[in-house]
Amino acid sequence: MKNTEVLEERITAQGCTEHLSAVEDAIYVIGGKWKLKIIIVLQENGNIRFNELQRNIPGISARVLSNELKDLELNGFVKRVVHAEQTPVVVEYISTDYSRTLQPVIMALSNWGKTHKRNIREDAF
Amino acid sequence: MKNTEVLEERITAQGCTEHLSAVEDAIYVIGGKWKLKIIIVLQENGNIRFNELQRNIPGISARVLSNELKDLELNGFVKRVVHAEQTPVVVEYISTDYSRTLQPVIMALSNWGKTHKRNIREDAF
DNA sequence: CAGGATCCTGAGCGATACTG
DNA sequence: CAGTATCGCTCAGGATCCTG
Repeated sequence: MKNTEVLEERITAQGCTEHLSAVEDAIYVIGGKWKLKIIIVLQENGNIRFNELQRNIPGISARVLSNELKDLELNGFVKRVVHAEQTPVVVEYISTDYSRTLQPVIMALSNWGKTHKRNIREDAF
Repeated sequence: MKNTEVLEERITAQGCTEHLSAVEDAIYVIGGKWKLKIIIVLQENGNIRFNELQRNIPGISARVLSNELKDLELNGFVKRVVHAEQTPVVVEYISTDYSRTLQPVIMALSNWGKTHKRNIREDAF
């Protein structure tokens, strides 16, 4: 118990830092206001087109949606499918298998968000 | 908003909106660059003082830490304890029971972040 | 329809200095 | 030690218009 401060820090930070950096990495990729929402909508609807996607995510602008989709595609969460045989060209977005690895995260957040809202309404702490 | 929009949203978004808004609520409270990190450090160390807390969260400034702590306290995640009997005054922060309800979220994020980093290193998609 | 191009604002954040 | 006060910036995100 009477170890030096240096040792204490190293010990407590060790278990911590791991968690800390892992969560940091996760937030870096799926953080932000829209990423997870887009992924959710993409997962619940199979194929979905740009404008319908936008309609399903209240408040997002075309510009932002476009940028986020590029980002998500780069990171392997979304697949962009172009049907060139039609005119005007039809573009569809689908979620990848990899995006499905996020399901535990989404569920945890969703559950927590739900009970949190309930708590807020009851207590007004 | 137009009537058509409202109706469309209600139909397509039905299953989705629930998840969507719950996740949105969660992100609203614990989103941002620092909140979860602070909560993690607070949970791993029992009582912790301001400067030590800052040292445990690489990169955070005093100003930001101070603001975030106020916010977290308002939302019931952190308890601020002042030991007035000493001079200079000692202030300690501890995580609340309520902050422990976030553990599933933290674990999910941490796990995902860990495997994601591994994937990144292997594939370079 | 599926975005791109521009312009713009503001929240969030960082750095530094200062105080009881 | 435990913050506050200022200042200033970056950049995610908003608004609007445009196009193949």
